[in-house]
Amino acid sequence: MFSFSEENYLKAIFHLEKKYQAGVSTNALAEEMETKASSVTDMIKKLSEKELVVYKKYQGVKLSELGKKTAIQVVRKHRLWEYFLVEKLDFNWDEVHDIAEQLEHIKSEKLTRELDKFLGFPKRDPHGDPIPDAEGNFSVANKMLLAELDKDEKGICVGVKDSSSEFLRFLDKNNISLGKEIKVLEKEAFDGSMLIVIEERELRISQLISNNLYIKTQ
Amino acid sequence: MFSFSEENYLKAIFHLEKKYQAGVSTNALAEEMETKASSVTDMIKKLSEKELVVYKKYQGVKLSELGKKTAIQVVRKHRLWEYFLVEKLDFNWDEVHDIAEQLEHIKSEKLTRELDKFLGFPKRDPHGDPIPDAEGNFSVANKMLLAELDKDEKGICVGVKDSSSEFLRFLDKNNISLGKEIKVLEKEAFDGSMLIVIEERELRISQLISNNLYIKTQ
DNA sequence: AAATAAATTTAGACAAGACTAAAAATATTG
DNA sequence: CAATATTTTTAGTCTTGTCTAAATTTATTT
Repeated sequence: MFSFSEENYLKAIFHLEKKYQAGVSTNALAEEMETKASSVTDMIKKLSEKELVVYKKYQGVKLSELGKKTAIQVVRKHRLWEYFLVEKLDFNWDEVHDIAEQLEHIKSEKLTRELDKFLGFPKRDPHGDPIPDAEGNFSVANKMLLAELDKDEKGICVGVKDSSSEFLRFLDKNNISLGKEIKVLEKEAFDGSMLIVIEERELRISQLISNNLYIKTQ
Repeated sequence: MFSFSEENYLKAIFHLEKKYQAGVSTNALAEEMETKASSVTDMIKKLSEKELVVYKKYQGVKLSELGKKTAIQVVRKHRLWEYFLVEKLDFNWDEVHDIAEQLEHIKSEKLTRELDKFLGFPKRDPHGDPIPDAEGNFSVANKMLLAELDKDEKGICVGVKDSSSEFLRFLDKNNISLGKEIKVLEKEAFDGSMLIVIEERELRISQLISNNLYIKTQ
């Protein structure tokens, strides 16, 4: 169907879209793919002709429905193989990425389905990332700490780690509650504090706060 | 290390060497690879520069020690994956070839070793073909019926299927016994009879005979 | 708003692996 | 053993995915 290279670009765009909702820039994609911007432009044109992405010159790129579907299938295979390597072949979770990068391109729907069944339909890979089902649905959220988000990423508040009344009162005072969307505007490397936006209001929070707030992405 | 295409050529030469001990011809390789003779010449030159094969213009090609070692590792991976697909993922033995053609190129020694261990170090794949160990040794012979050999292939007589005294007397009379090398000179499509050579003597045998003689190859 | 800087695209080139058509070498046959 | 047939190689082209260098567009400053 699609080449290894095309699949890798789609996967990279899929991951970068979390950070760049307005469209993934050529340079961001070049950095992610460890290649040159000119190569990215060439490839984007091919993907655009195949209607896998929506692209306007100088405006960045977004996945089409077909592109997203394809990217999710690659992610699904990657994570299933990682699970297989760790659970069945005794690999450590930090050894499996490069091998899964190869295995994710094996073309056989039946193989993916049967592997999924053999593994017992796991919901998360060894790194805790969610594994989409055969239809491409993520049945579990990509739950993580707010502190793990990078600049320009966003998520929905789904829980707290520290449930002390002091912490909850702090959240209440600052109008942070479950279900609200939080976007990271800035992240201070020095002290781990971040500038976030919640309900159109900007707010600076310390790392202690962001380390105790669960958010889900995707 | 080597590209998919290079590995596929090495594997094809490895299989054809059983039939063409004097050197695999460009045309034979072109047919096996389902490509054109000119493409084969191009690739052979590349393999020759990398010292994977020994090649003299117009003289056919043979694997070098390195080429053979590499080819056997590809065969090993192919057969281990076939075993995995049938034994663990409930594939039928006739569905696995195309998928194994992809999986055999995954690069990771550790993966191959761990897969072998996970499968219990199988000695034969679902088609009965022997699986070499990590050092490239075939611990079991490629036992098959003489009738399954093609023109110009050879093997060593290792057993009989029909052990009636009539059959054994026939073998005795024609000086066919365990340990002797048999080479197929001709195969008659019409009645399945074949012209073989054993100890420098030529002999025509019916399909009934060749169907009851086990030989091992490799 | 003009000038500079940064990001992006274009143009032209290259390597891998394949192809077609033509030339050269080897085999076969009368 | 010369003539024909077959096999193999060469020469030139194509596609994919990459690159560098130059040109163009967009963004940022003064």
